Amino acid sequence: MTDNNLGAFSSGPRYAQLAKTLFNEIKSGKYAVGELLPTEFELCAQFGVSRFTVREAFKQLVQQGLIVRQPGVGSRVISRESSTQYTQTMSGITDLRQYASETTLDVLTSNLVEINDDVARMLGVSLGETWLHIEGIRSLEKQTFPICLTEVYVAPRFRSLLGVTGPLTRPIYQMLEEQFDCRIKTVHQEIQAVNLTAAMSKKLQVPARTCGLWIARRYMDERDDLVEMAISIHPSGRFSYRESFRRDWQIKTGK
Amino acid sequence: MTDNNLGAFSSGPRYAQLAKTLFNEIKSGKYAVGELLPTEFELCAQFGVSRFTVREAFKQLVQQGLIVRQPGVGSRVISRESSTQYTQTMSGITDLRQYASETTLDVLTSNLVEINDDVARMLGVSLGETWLHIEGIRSLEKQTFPICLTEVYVAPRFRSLLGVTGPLTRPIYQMLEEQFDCRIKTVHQEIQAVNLTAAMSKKLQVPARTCGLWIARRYMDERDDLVEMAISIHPSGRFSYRESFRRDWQIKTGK
DNA sequence: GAGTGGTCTAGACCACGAA
DNA sequence: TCGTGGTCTAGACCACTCG
Repeated sequence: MTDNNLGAFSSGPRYAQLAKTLFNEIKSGKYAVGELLPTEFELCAQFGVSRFTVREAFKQLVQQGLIVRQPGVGSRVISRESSTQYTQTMSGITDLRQYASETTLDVLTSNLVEINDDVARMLGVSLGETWLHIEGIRSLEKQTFPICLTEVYVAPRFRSLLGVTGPLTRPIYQMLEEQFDCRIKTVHQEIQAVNLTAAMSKKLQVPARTCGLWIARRYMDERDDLVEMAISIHPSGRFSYRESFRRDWQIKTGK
Repeated sequence: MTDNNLGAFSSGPRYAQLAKTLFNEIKSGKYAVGELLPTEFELCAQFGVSRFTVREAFKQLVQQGLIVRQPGVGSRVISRESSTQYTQTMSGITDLRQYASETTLDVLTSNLVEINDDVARMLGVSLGETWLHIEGIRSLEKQTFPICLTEVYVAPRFRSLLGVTGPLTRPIYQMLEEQFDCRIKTVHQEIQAVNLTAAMSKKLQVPARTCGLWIARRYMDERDDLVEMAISIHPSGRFSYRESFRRDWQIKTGK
């Protein structure tokens, strides 16, 4: 069956045409947010294509953050608009790491703390929980200048984490994954520009009143529970954050 | 053929096991950077799996930036290490846009300029080229405070771009794609913290000596040629940059 | 012309969720 | 128990690259 409802109106692979069709239908509200799309088999029948084609189309919708898929349930619409034009991060990395493969984190303090008001709000957890709190300075191997000040909060269920003393060469989330068989699934990142305090400037060995990048990362597991939060402060000039995005689908609404 | 060389050593889907195997072989240097991996059919035979399984495994390697694939050529190793632990940006968006669907760019100046030394270095192009240069202020619809100062350079072949006057509600790269049938494939982004100059502070209506986020984006087409470069300066406090990453493969080297 | 990856079909079995 | 999406097979045709 080479003829179907898609070929007449578009060009490109059939799964892309199908993805575009579904994209437009979601956008138009034919399938409301929270609803289930037709099943794979239903779409196979509706459009006269194989399951492969339907699944490839669904993959594009998932990548755009329009739907989520659950085995045994179906494909649920979670948004009417694609969250971003570009997906597929190729590299989200500091330019420092591009040239120096290794950095080390010198742990200054590491102890259990009861979460106070400010921190509770920042972490989005209840007051009174006891988290593992780690402070340190990260630097390049063969360089005396520090790259950043780091502050890490580890969730109570993982606070017995071992080995957080001295210079660390592996990220803390990796140690968590190994020791507790927990799997980081998602990372939320926020970046701001901040003025360095006098204390920070001194520790980072930069002149007073310079500014810096404030980068907060929230590491979430499969159930979207916060596992770790890390806050880094990088002095300006000595550091810039680089990343690349690739566009890997081609839904052109116009034209 | 349910038995193959993969099942005995790992768990999970076969394509993930195969991906891990190839991942380790690339890391170990069995396939050097620049070399071609075995073809899909060869791997089908070697591991006793179908082409589907091999292709799914290859997809994971592509996502990690380890290989590139070319029809008619093969799968070439481009790196021995995965460029980042996480791919699949879910959203790379400012928190402002999350709540306000639209921002507008008020164009202040728009004219052709001959590239001088500094700019040439920044753009990575030769001196003397004539680019379209646009300056503007971006702000939210129902808010008087500007979000950022923006400076855009458009490549000579697109400098006849129309409609860059007055308030713009669509991104410039989108206008380029429409008017010139050019397709943006990749975006490289760099973020720094900077001190705002007095002029900037005034235009952004913030106190002097505050700091800001400096965000530069390079838009590249399919041939990796620079199409547009945009530089934005966002005042601190009024703006933070947020994004999320999802991990969608599970190559655990240890264990 | 031979071989590559990209697309596509028509089947199949499985684990899991919901009724 | 039944239907879902996840995995997998064994074919097929195509456009493209390269010798």
